[in-house]
Amino acid sequence: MFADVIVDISHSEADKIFEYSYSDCKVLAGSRVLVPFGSKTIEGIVIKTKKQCEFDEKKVKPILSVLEETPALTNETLALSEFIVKTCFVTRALSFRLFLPAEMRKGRVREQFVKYAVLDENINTDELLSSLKKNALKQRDLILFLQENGKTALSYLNENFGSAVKALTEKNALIITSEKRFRSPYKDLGGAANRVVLTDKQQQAIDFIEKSENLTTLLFGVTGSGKTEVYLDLIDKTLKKGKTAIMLVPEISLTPQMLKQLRARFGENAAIMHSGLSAGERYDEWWRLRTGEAKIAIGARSAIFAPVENLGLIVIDEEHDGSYTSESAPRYNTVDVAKFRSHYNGAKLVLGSATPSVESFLNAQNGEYGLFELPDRINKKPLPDIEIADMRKEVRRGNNTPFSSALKDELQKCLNKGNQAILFLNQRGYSKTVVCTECGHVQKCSSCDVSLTYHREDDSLLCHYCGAKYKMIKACTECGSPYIKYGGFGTEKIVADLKVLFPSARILRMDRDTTKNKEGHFKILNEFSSRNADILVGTQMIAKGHDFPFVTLVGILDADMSLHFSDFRSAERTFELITQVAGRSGRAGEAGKVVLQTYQPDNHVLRQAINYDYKGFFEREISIRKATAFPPFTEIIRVLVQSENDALALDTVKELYDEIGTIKRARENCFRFFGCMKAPLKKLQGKYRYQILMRIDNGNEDILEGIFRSVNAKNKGKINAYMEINPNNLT
DNA sequence: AGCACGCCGACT
DNA sequence: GTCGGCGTGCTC
Repeated sequence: MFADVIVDISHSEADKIFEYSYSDCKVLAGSRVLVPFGSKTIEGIVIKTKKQCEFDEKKVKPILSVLEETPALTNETLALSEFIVKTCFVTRALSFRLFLPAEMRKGRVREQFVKYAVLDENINTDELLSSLKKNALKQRDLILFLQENGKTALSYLNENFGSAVKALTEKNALIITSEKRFRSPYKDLGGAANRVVLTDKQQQAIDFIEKSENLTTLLFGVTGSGKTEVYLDLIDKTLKKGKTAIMLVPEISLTPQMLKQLRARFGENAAIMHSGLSAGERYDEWWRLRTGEAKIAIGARSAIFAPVENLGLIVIDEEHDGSYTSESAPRYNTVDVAKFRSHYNGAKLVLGSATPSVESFLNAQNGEYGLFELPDRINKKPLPDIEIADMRKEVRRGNNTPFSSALKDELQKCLNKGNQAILFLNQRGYSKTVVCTECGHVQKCSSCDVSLTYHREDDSLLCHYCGAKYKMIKACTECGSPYIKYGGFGTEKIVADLKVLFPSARILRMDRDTTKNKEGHFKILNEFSSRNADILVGTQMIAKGHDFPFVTLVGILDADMSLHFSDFRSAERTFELITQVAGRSGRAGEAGKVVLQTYQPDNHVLRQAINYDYKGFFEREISIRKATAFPPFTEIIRVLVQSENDALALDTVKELYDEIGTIKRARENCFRFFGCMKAPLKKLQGKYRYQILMRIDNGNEDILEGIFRSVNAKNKGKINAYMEINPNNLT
C-alpha cells in the first residue's frame, strides 16, 4: 500500500506530495507519520492512502512509524486545510500546524499515564486468602479492598497498603494496567451553575436562530443585553442533540470568572484552549476534543480549528473584534473558516456583536445572514449618557492638562459618591515623544522609523514597535541642550496627574506594562472589581467584557486617536471602541455617565457613537465604502517588501510593481493600483520597508494566485516579501 | 528546511 | 594545485 504524505517542512520547494509505502494497516488519511526524507527522518501527515503509486516505485521508501493510532486530522480538517492553502497562500505544512497543538510536533510532550491495579480474575481469591500467612494482614486487607472496589489507581494502593502491593504482584495476583490520563485545566473551578431564567427576548433569539433557514445568524445586541446566555443555551441544546460546539471569544475575555462560569455549566464537556495553559494541558485538552470526551471547544481565534467531529454549532462572540484576523501567516479570517466548517457540517453559526463589522451587517441586510436584535440591556438600565468635551475650548481657556473641566467635575462627583471610574487612553508610557526645545530633535529608535516613548517608571525610552529600550537622555543627542520637553501623554502620566488632582483616590493602571507578568490582567481586574481602587486607568485592554457594577463614570481621554489611522477601517474601529468603553459605565447600580474628550466634536463618527446610532453609522459608512470602492465591495491587497538593505528592497519592490503590472494589464477593468511607495513605517526592526497597494473587484480572487507567485519568488536571501488581503493595519 | 553538488576566488 | 564561498536543485 502507498500513502500520499505532506512532510512537515514549510518551504515552497517541499510543498508537494511525497509517496511512501507501508504494510501496517494503521496508516490512515489524517495520520501523523515518521518518514525518511533525504538524509533525515521527519514528521509528515498522510493525506491519502492508495493501492498504486505514481512515482518510480524503486525510489519509494517505507513509512517508519505511525505517531498516533487515532489520526490527528479528520476528513473535515483535511479538507479545511486545503481551503486554508488555497485562500491564505501558505504551504500545506504550515496549514496543518493550525490543527495541531504545538506540543504535538517533534514529540515535545510526553503523555501522562496512570497505573491501575485489579485482582486477576483467574485467581481464586478464597484460596489466595487462606494461603496468606497469619500476620500478612495488609495483604488480606488489600485483597478485600480490591474485591470491593475493583480497579484502583496504583498510587493510592501503594500509599495505603505499602509493601502488600508488591507482595501480591509477586504472587501474580494483580493485573497492572496503564491508562492515559488527561490533565484538565480549571477542573477545580467548578461550582454551582447559577442558572439564569431567560428573558422573552433571549428565548426569541434562540428560537430564531434554531428555526432560521440561514446557517449564519448575526446576533446584534447592545452591551449588557445578555448575548452570553443565548450562546450557552444554544450550546446546551446542541449537546442534547449529540453534537459538538465551538465557542470563540476574544483572547482578553477568557477571564477566570468566565472560565468558572463555563466549567460550572458544562463541566468536563468543555475543553478550554487558552494561551495561559501549560503545554501539557493544552495537549490534553486537544485530545479530549479529538476523542470526543469533550464536546465543546472554547477559546480564542485558534480554537476554530478544534478537532471536533459532528459539529452542530459555532459561536463567535464580539464578531467584529480585530483579534479574529491573524497577524502572521497563515493570515486566515476566522469568520471565513467558521463558514467553511458550518457549511461542511450543516452547523449553525452565530456571530454576536454590539457593533458588528460593516461587512457582517451588510450580509445581514442582504439576507445572507439571519439578523436578530437585542436592543435592550437586560437590567433595563438605559445606556449611559455620553457628553462631549470640546478640547479646543479647553486649550483656549488655557487648560493644557489631559483633563477637561467636565471630566474633572464628574470625577469629583463620582469619587464623592464612593463610586468607581474608568479612564481610557490608548497610549501607554508617560509621554509619547521626547523633544529638544532648542533644536526640535525628536528621539527616535535606531532600528525603527518611530519616535520613542518615555517610560518614567524605569526612566527609559521605549520603542513601542520593536521593544528596544534606551536609557533616558540627560541632554539632546543632537545639540547637547539639557532642555527636553515631553510631547503627548500616556497612561503613566494620567496616573501621575490624577494623584495630584485627587490625592486620596486609589488608582490602578492597566496596560501592557503593568500586565506583562503572568495573570497580571486578572490581578488588576480583581483589585478593581473588589473595590480596592477608585479609578482604573488603562488602554485598549480595559475596553471589553469586564463587568464592574460600581463604575458610574467612564472618561475617554482622546477619542480622536483611532480616527487618524490611514486605514479604511478607522471609522469602524473608533465607533466600536467608544461603544465598548462606554458600555463599562452604569452596569448595575445607578445610571452611568461617559465623558468623551475630542478635538473634533462635530465628527460624524463621534456624533453617531454618542447616540449609540449603529445603524446610522452603518448606513453612512457603507455608502462611503461603496462610493470609494473599498471593502466589502472590493478587496485591498498589500504587498510588503522588506530588507536590511534599503536599495535592495527598493529595487525588488519596483521589479514586483512591473511584474504585477503585467498581470493587471490583462484585467484592467477590475484591477487598480494605488501605487508603489514607502510603507507608512519606512523602517521597522532594522528593515527598510516598501509596499504596493492595489485593489481588485469582488469575484476576481483568481488574480491573487499570480500576484502571490510573483511575490513569493522574491523571498530569498535578504529579501522578505509577503502579500496581505484587506490588512488590518497598515504599518 | 537541510544537505549535496558544483563552479569561481584566495591561500598552504 | 587545493580549500571553501554559497548559488541551485532535490528530497518520495
